[in-house]
Amino acid sequence: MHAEDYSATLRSSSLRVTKQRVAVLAAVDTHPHADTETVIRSVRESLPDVSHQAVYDSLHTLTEVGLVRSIQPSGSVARYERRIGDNHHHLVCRSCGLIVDVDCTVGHAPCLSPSHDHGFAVDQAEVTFWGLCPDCRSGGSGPSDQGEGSPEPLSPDV
Amino acid sequence: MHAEDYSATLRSSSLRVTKQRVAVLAAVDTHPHADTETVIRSVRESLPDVSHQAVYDSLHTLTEVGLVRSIQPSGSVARYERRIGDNHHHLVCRSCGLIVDVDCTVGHAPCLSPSHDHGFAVDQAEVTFWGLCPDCRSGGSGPSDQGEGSPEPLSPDV
DNA sequence: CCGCTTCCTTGACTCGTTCAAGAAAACGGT
DNA sequence: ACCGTTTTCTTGAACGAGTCAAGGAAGCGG
Repeated sequence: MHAEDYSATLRSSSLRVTKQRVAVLAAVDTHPHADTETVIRSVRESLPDVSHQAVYDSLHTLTEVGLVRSIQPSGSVARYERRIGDNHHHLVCRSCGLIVDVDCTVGHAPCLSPSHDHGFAVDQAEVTFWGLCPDCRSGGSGPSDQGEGSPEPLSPDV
Repeated sequence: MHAEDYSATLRSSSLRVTKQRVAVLAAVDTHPHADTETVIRSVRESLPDVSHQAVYDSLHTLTEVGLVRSIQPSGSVARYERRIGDNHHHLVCRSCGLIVDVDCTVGHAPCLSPSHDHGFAVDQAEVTFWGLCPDCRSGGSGPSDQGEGSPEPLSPDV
């Protein structure tokens, strides 16, 4: 996706187009499940002087209009992704924090409506699968903080 | 549940029985989905001088041995509950933060295994339903921070 | 009742995130 | 092309949940 596309995307959500927002959108696009710090680093590769606040503001705004989605598994900081509206879920490694997407093949019924909604108007079901990623399972080399894992192991309270 | 029962529960998990731990266990038992601050307040009703650290330590220990479970919906602080091992899930109000339990009637299949596990050893599926609670739906009186809702509305990034 | 081990108290501290005020940039209209 | 209004960005301070560390206190097996 090119800068013009990001601009168009922003405009189509009635947002002012600023280089900061374009860069943040690009960063989230190219770094799925990145946390804010990663986004900041990525944005600063093209815009060395952006403030962290601009990134926080942009992420919030983009999240508000639905251009990005934020997820926050227990014990993790906020992470952002651009895959939206397809009801996919996440697989999180308890050891290294790696997050991968999983499609919701069961589709509608079970994943989208609780057995009893207690009168709530439910608009979303979020599923998080916890476990150990292949690298951490084999354990040979211990937790292998690769990919988009968090710096420290999560301790998501089994 | 009485103090003796909590003691027995602790002992059966090979934990030393201290009044702090008994009080924390009791607090979580009587305040489902309470956050740490609420637990601290509750514990201090019977033990006015407990340190917050003792509560944090106890909650961690109890979570580790599986006597309590911690949940942390996006935008919320950690919350604790004693219903464990029954694979129930949560319904969270986006407006007031109210959390209620929902049973997982669909049981096994869809909620417990992702369509493709990417090589992960999955041990838990956590489902969070997002929506508006009855009170916040009617909106008549605005967000009604009753029950165990969080002090401030969550903004869990739709 | 003793001694070892674990736990609690105290207090400082980290880190992700937010708040606030003023400067800068976007953009619709002239 | 420029202006003015509105939104957004920069700067820097602040907040709060949670953690770290050292020493004293309590649990519990012998």
